[in-house]
Amino acid sequence: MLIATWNVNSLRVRLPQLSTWLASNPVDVLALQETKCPDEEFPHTELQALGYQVVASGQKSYNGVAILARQPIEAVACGIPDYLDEQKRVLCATVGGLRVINVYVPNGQALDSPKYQYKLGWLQALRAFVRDQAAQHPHLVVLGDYNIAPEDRDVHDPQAWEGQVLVSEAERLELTQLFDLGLSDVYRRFAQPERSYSWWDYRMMGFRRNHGLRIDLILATQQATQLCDSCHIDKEPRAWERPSDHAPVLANFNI
DNA sequence: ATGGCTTAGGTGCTAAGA
Repeated sequence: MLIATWNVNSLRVRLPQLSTWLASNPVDVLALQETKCPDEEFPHTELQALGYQVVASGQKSYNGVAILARQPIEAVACGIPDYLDEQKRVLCATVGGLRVINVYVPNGQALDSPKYQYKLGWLQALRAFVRDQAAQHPHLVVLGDYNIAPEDRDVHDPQAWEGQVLVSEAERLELTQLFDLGLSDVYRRFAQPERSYSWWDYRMMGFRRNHGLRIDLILATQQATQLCDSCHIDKEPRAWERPSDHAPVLANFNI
């Protein structure tokens, strides 16, 4: 089962690119972030025409997550239980025996911003939820836009980014604590090109100069990781006309 | 140099992203 995650930065703007990408990458499951689309305006018909079942949790202007799948989508749940959050950032479903948690982690804006404290608290709540889900579903993946570069090798210029949001110590510690639940970053289980990133700034020719960060991750439980035989970032759509600033990340699980 | 683009909302600009 080939699964992927992609922050599309507005689903309605990116529908043509998504359609083109799915035509040559007919993944079984696709987790989308930043749909920026209320549920009542979600383009169900267009995505069904591409051969996918769809579930979505969205809102106007910001955030929003969705899961597309070729097989039936079961046991759908929105948000983190017992964590009140107006922002639509989490969507769970089971597809073909694989439990999927699609996450759009808060950006945090800056270390002295209240949004950074929200990010850290949100990650703590996510961790408790993932611990619970992993206990119930040995075959679990937690994938999406983490807005955290796990290590310095995931940052084009670690010196320039040192101490900034997306790489700061406290948020990396939160990510480490997710790994400590038994999850692994499946991208790093395989040989990868040097300077691999999943996001590049729209400004200053960030993509052309490969000034990027690897912040879109596929995490898997130990049992799911054992079934994973490949993972890569598809940079191609980042070079298309009117691209998302993120590239899709794909992984195959033999389930 | 904290900018540089891109999106949404709304119609001239601001907020937000990463």
